[in-house]
Amino acid sequence: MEKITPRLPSGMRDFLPEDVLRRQYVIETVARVFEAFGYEPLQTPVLELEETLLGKYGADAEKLIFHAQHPGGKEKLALRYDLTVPLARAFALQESKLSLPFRRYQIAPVWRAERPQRGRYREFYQCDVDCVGVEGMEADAEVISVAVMALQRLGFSDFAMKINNRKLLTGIGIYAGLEGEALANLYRSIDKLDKIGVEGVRDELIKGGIAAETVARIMALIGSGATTERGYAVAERLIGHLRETLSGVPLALEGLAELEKVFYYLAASEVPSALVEFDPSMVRGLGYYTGPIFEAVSLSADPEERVGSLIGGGRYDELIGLFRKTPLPTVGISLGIERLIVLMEKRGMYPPHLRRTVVQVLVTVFNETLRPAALRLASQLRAAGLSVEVFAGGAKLGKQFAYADKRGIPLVAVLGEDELQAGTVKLKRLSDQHEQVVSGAEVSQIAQKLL
RNA sequence: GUGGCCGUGGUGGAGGGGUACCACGUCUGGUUGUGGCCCAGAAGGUCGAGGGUUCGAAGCCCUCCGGUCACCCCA
Repeated sequence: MEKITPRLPSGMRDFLPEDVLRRQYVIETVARVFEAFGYEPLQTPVLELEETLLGKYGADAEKLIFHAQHPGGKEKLALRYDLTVPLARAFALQESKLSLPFRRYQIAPVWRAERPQRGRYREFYQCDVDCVGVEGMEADAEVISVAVMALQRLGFSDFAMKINNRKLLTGIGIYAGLEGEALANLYRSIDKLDKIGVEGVRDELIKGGIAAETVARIMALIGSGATTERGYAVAERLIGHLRETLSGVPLALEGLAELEKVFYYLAASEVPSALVEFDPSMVRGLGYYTGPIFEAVSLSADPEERVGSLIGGGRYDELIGLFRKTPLPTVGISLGIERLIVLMEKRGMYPPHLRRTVVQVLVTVFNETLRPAALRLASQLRAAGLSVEVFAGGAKLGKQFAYADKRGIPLVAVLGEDELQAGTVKLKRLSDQHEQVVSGAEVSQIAQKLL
């Protein structure tokens, strides 16, 4: 066989043991928060039928779906693009076994054929929490609270949870006399506000063929959101202001009333005022959102910490209706775990007790004659619940210590002729060179204590 | 999909036409009952791939591949 140079598919990664341990820490931390709010774990296949995925995300997003055909395959298959559409499909299919409201979380990889960038991959994990079957805004506020708490538990405090409403955006379009394609273009331009500024958006809208006067009216509404002022008081003021201006547009008023409730519940849930922001210019690309939409961004000024949005979500009351007779109100939110990990790596946000290896004790092998004794000691330690490695191969003690050090194994057990004679084991903690001789009977207990 | 920048031992970098270099890592020894530090030595490269220019190319030119950043979009 000809040799091939090992390569990864573009935008995909191997995770080495050390990486996996850190990722597991992040995943377990957020999963614990999800469960604290009563969300249940759900798993679905990585492949879905094409018909399940197509037509849900919008034309731009659909181009990024990976198709997964095999030669002669009868079913048209594709890799899941997110966890939301699979939830809708799974819920509709399994609802006889479920009860409403159905709160579920899912932490699993999804695939998008995008151009990779920092914090952006073609295979990446999403952490979704969704609440099926609750019409009221308490559900929207709940998923936001869950996401905010998850970020806080990981140690983040410098982010803004931006909140807006699709109904309000559409209402602004109606107010400006736009619909269809023109409306979609309006959203796209508005979404760039924080990037290209008020003037940039104004120019782009005018270039897009919208009358200068109409553009001015739109900018008067959303331009006020260009400021990054956060907090409940600001949101309340802004809602009041928009309510007056848009008094003739029922859809916009409906959206504003929903937002008012969301902020009301969020405040009661003690989500800090400094973290929430009503941003009428925040849009989000996915096609299925129908009501409130959310997006959290890092407030870091460091350009190396610009990793896009950390959290995204919203209400999608029509999506499940595509898979059953009648629609079911649903709202959900997704944590960008990959981006959180990029920031945590950079800032060293992992707790000090996180180890680089699962191995807790290395049992050294003095020589081949003493290997059976080493194996017996390892079994004894394992029976006490420890993760134990017995040194493989023959090497001088010094090499075995160097190996433990390099691997990050915290504890080394030495069992030589002297110890065997005396019925003892010598334990050494590498971090501080603490060494003690213990009897065979108490070795497991002392080892636990030394970790 | 479009554009900018970059591909040199395992990793990170220097070298911009004349014998491929440095640091870290790896291995051996100093030190056959103890890791990190120090010292001595060793292994490891068709300079991303192919073509061209040249007496001579890692270097210059072209094409392709890969990475990265920006746009687009997004977790």
